[in-house]
Amino acid sequence: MPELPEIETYARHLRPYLLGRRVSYLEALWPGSIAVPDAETLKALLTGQRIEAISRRGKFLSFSLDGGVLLIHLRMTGRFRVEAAASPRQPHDRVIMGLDDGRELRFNDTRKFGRFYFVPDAALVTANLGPEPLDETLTPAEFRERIRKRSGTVKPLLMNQTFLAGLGNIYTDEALFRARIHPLRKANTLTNEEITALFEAIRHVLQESIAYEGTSLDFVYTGGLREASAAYQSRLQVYGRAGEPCLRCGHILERIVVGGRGTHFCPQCQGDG
DNA sequence: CTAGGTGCCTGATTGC
DNA sequence: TGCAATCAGGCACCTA
Repeated sequence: MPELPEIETYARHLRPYLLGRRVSYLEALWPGSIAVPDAETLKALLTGQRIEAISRRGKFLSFSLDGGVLLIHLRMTGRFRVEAAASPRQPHDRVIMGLDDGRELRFNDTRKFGRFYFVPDAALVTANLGPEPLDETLTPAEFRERIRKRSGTVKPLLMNQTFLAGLGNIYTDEALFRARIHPLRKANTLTNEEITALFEAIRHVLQESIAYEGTSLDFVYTGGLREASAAYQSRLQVYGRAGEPCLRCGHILERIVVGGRGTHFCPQCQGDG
């Protein structure tokens, strides 16, 4: 599923196609993908607008336009392609954004969970998000204080976007493994050393995945320029590897359910919950 | 604050 | 073999 590294990869790969382009039309093949405002209003508002900047906040991709900000959340299965307008569309294409160079940005989303938000100010959508894990202004000391105030289970806490923005199921499991912390541990029982290791692990897995252009195997086809490689798939240590040997100690990895999410870990390396 | 449930969706997996 | 029931999961929203 798309998490922080995948969205960051999209931002980097889409900039060469979209910066400076004007939106010539919008088609909402599945109007439910448009959260704010309604699809018809969005068509009228976006048409003719110039894309001035592309950025990321948590798992939101953000397009800065003349008259507002278009924020898109991919949820489970959202993907983007940039293709010639004349090329055939694909099953599950939900929103088509026509560009003034004869191409289209195509949002494809099998499960229809992804959402578009067009607002005057990005904060109207992102105000409740926690800090960016890769932002240098988030210090290890601040992260330690934030986590020590929490009594809940550490894995759901890390996935809570108001606590920290950008982690999903994959990178949470990977970070906990790297930090050797059991996913069922209570946040306020972690030692300073464990919290420091966790903070380092979160940054490491996110930065490494960005360098490898994400994990999802088939999430971006920006036809024309080089496609994103999604090579982090081959770097996963625990996610999706239940039943296979731990790459660190050889113990068989396990899968349990934590906070309703499939959770992969090494019972040897990551001790007791 | 924390935990648990429901709904949104459809392709893959499981069960008989 | 074939089809129905179940599962997966990010997030909003609700209840306790």
